Amino acid sequence: MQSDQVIRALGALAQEHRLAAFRLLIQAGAEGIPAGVLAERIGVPPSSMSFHLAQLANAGLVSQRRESRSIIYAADYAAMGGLMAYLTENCCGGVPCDDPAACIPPSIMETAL
Amino acid sequence: MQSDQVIRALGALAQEHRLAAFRLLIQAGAEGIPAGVLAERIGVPPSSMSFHLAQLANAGLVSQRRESRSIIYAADYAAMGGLMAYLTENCCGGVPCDDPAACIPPSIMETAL
DNA sequence: CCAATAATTCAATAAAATTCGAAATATCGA
DNA sequence: TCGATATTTCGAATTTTATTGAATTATTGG
Repeated sequence: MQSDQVIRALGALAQEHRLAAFRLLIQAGAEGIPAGVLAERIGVPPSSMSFHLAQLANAGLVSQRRESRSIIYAADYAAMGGLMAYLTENCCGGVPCDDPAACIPPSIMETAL
Repeated sequence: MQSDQVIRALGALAQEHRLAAFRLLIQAGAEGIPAGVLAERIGVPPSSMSFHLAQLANAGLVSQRRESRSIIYAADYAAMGGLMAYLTENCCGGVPCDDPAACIPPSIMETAL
């Protein structure tokens, strides 16, 4: 994952309605949720929801599939994992570490999680 | 960590120069880096760097301390951990899980990390 | 105190993101 | 094919962000 795409992903998540939508999708799993249902649950008009979903899709954070008249969105867990990996990469001075909990000072980590 | 602060943190990181600065600080550790050095390394004028550092500080992602004439910035690992925790929270349908690798479908996780 | 250094704040501008009604597109059921 | 449903695209107004030179604040050494 390159910084360019990371910035788009972070930017996509850095918005109230999109963060809400993404979290609903994370919880919904592979089944996904139709655009209209997301709009209703979040409380924004369909055209606004469509705009936000396009941002998430462009960032690669969600996938979309048509099912009859509905377009169903689902979270892309791989992209999510990639984003997290990028953010913790080099978290202890350039030395790669698989376990952020061990990399980030434990005493500080306790209060964080 | 509440969604409001999460959005500010994500927004703070969703910008080329700020992401670059934060990564330098993550690698620098507790020692930190003076504002002027960051500006020079990233290639932006001091006033621009100051603006961006203020965003990061406002989001709680960095701390600042004065040392003689310099103001030295350092990454806040706790905030970083909190952000990651929020993003993976509920990642498998509302059931809390400490290990995102086990929560996010392993087969998908492989291609991501 | 004064000149030099380090950063920030201010202000004005430029660029990007958000909002949402109205119009357009796609799909289904009868 | 027609009408209803589900979404997206378009367009235009609004709001938020980003950029930087110039002025301001803080600190040090002489």
